Amino acid sequence: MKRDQGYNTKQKGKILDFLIANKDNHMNVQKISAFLTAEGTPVGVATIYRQLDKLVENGVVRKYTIDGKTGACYQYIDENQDCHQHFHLKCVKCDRLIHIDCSHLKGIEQHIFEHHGFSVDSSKTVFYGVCSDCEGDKENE
Amino acid sequence: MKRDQGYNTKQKGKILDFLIANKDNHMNVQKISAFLTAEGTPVGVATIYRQLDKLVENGVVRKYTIDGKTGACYQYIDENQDCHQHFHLKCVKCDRLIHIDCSHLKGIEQHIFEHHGFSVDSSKTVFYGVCSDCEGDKENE
DNA sequence: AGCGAAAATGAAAATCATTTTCAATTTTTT
DNA sequence: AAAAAATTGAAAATGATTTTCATTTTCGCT
Repeated sequence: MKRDQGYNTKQKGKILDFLIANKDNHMNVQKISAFLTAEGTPVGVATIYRQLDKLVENGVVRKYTIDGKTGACYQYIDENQDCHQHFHLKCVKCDRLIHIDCSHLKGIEQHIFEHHGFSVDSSKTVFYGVCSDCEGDKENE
Repeated sequence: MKRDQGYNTKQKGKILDFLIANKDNHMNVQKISAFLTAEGTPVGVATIYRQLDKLVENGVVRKYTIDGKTGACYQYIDENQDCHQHFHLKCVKCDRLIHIDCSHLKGIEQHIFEHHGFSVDSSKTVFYGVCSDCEGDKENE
């Protein structure tokens, strides 16, 4: 007997290829459909939806909706994407720049991308506030 | 001359009253419609959508979608409960400043304070990146 | 109170995204 | 090659939201 992992079809391959090629952008059914049609290998939308559902179920692709906007987006999950994104904290009192590399903050970036449709560039982003050394320091206020 | 702030109508009042009365729950158009109909003061769905849009635009109500589920939800923004910490996203392509008020992001300050000993001032902090409208847009690069 | 412009309303049609139906086709196993 | 299982696509169905448009309401002004 065999596990029903699904059959391999050209359509399935094309859809995944497209998502991989565009793993840095929001992709939706309409973009996939338009691309495949332009390629000369059109795939019915019903099939695209069905295959995307499977890819999501198998953990190959992430599905999400951008706040306010209509229509779901899909993104290939790149396992070995080097998340060397780190954030900066700038103390407004001592002007020190602190670098932090934290998994929790990476999740924030992901969240903002998935729910607000915004790709944060962590290298340009700075959190302003007061560092622990200056905390409670009345002199520099 | 006059400001076009919009007119006050019974429908607008009823919709907001309902949202305020249910500020702790997810409300959607269908629930609002059902309630108003049951009340004996039915309001057309088109009107409900239009008024909700305005309430959202005026910052009185928050619109959101629950992951996966279809149909938008609306919630009255209770100033007294909401620590009104909201973050800013600045698109480096179109220069648009986007305000986001998101429960998920409220944990950021807390996390950075607890794990990195830094008190973030969200009013001074801006996330830089690319908004969904500009993403994939080659022209402004 | 009454006029007129601006705005709002509601019912129905239109639009989108997504799902379902179902007969035909493709893939995999035997 | 044949049978079994899964996939496909076109079209219809569904659901949420938006638009259209003729009618009504609101508001500022006399």
